[in-house]
Amino acid sequence: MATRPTMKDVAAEAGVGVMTVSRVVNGDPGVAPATAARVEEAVRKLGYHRDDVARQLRRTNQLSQTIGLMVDHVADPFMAAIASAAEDVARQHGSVVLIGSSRDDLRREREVVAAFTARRVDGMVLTPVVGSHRFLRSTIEQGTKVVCVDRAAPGLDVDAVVVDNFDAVRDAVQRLVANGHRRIGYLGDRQEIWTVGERHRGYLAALEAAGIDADPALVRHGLRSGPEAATAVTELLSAPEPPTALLAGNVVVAIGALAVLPPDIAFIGFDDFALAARMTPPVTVIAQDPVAIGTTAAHLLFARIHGDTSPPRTVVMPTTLIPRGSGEIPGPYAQGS
Amino acid sequence: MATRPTMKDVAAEAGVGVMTVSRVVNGDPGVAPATAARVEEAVRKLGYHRDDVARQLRRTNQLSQTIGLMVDHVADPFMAAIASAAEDVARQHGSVVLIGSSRDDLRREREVVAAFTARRVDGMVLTPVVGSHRFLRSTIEQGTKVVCVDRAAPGLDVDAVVVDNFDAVRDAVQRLVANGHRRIGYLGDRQEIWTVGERHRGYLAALEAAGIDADPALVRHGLRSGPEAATAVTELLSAPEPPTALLAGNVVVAIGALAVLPPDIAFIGFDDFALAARMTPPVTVIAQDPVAIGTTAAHLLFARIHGDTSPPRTVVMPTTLIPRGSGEIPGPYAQGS
DNA sequence: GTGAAAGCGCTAACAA
DNA sequence: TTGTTAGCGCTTTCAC
Repeated sequence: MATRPTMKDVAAEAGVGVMTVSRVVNGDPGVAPATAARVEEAVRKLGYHRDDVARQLRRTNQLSQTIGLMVDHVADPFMAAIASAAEDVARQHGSVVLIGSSRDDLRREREVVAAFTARRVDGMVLTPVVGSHRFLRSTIEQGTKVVCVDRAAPGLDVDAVVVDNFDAVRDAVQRLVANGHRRIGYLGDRQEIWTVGERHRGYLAALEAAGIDADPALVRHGLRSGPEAATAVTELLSAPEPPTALLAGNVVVAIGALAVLPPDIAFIGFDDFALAARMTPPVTVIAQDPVAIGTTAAHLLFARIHGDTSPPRTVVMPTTLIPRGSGEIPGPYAQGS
Repeated sequence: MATRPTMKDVAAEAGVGVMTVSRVVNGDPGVAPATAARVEEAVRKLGYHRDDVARQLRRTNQLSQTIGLMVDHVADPFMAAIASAAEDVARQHGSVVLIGSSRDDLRREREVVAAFTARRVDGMVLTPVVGSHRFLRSTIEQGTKVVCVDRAAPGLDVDAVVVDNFDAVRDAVQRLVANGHRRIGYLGDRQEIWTVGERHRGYLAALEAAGIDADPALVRHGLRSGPEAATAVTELLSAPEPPTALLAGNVVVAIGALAVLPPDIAFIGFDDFALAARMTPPVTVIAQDPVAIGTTAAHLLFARIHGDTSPPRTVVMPTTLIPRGSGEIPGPYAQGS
């Protein structure tokens, strides 16, 4: 196996000094065309590729042109869309993206962040898990920029891009109430996750506004997978006083629930998904725009990297309720006709 | 903004030499506990984080503990699952993952690969786009390991993980024929993509085996999005002699097609998707296992990185036809009953 | 227009 | 057990 050629090798091959090679490789001006051609020929012949690792070491106050992206789970379609959008923006800035998943585990998050920091990323986009983020303090103080996405990180004074989880769920539940439902079930992921807590609060607020007593028997927290959600739905519906409507707090839970949901139960899910419109009945959802969210977060990050020192701000992106049918199934207290 | 402390700063703070700091930071043996404690205290106080960029430069024959993953499009659920699996394996090997999307553009692929190479990744997992991959030659010769996933790269003698696209589609089409269909439509992405070509060949082989003349009017290539697929379906079905069955070559095309497909047309899609079983009728698919594919590719890559020099091999992962109903709708030539 | 010397932050090799 | 020296591949600086 051939060894990796260095600038020295190229310089020797072309019969010039390393500085000339450096200039040619970086497209710097001030090299005679004939010399440049000789260098380029040597580069091709030896298969030389510049070592950005060494380069970054010397250019000490320069950027590494690398950002980190830590999400909950890359395979989650919502997170994958954010990742894709962030990568597109990074590309526009000539940067590459290091990716990592926390799987909602703080220890794992710390490891991923440490790996990013050790590689001297210019900044990172994080979906923070529940817990303390003090370990990020020194990294941020030393100049690494951080933007949170999807979830805020309490106690971390950085930019964040989130949606109006509370309002969106409150409005959706109010819609179910207006359609004649009073026994409305809630299916959610681990309540400690910031978005999940916000959505649950929205659910409770809507019930309270409607003068409905919240029944703990209608609420299921901590659903981590489709099958768990399906089981929860089956249990809720076989109770003595079953719900007539359900709200699913995220897309994993929604898809799991839909696998076993009878068509006469009203249903609204958080997050849109492919073919929601082709289900029977078509599924009403609260849609976020993950591409816009990821793009916004990445733009904020690069603004910071390029010197924006304004106070941190939280951008709240809108959600849209898409009525398709399942959320409009009337309940036992429906008015009229 | 505080400047980033170096080992020298820590050494000064702790009143020791830099080598002692290096030993403590890396957990090397041979440091007196009391000294180590002083160093650790200084590390904490200064918020020191080891610079892996400088580290990698010196440890020249060592690994960068970084791999690259270049897929078609991270937002594609199939690719996202592969990425997630690869990240899990990388994590087990103490490595992080650089991600990039080619968007099926060879120029973009080259840029991504160049960015990976410049950062001295130990290896990369690629979903090669159509075109020549000679530009990878020198990188591979210099020791960067490459594994192809999902698609083979003709002319590149490296490991690959693929599925039996040809057989899977041939068998699926034979199934449609057995169910009484003779006018079977094919909906595919750009035919130059290796998987797409294989699947189309499988389609043609099944027709030929059944003695059915392939009708070009029933074939649509180059479908790049759901809406394009939907339009193609509408056009095919409004032709004078419309197909009675359709085969969709990938999940994007399948989902687009299903948005407009009448329930009496038989349908088989390539790739499984959430809620396929809840459609009306439930959707028959040829399922791949992206997690197994991504895991296998990553394992192959790390085996190479850790010194495996056996001849390159292509691993063919199985697919499974999941009959759910849409593929079992009888055609006009159905036997019996 | 070109090159030689120094040094980025770290670790290998050796010395004490 | 600890420290010193050299050098990884590159760029900065300055001299020619």
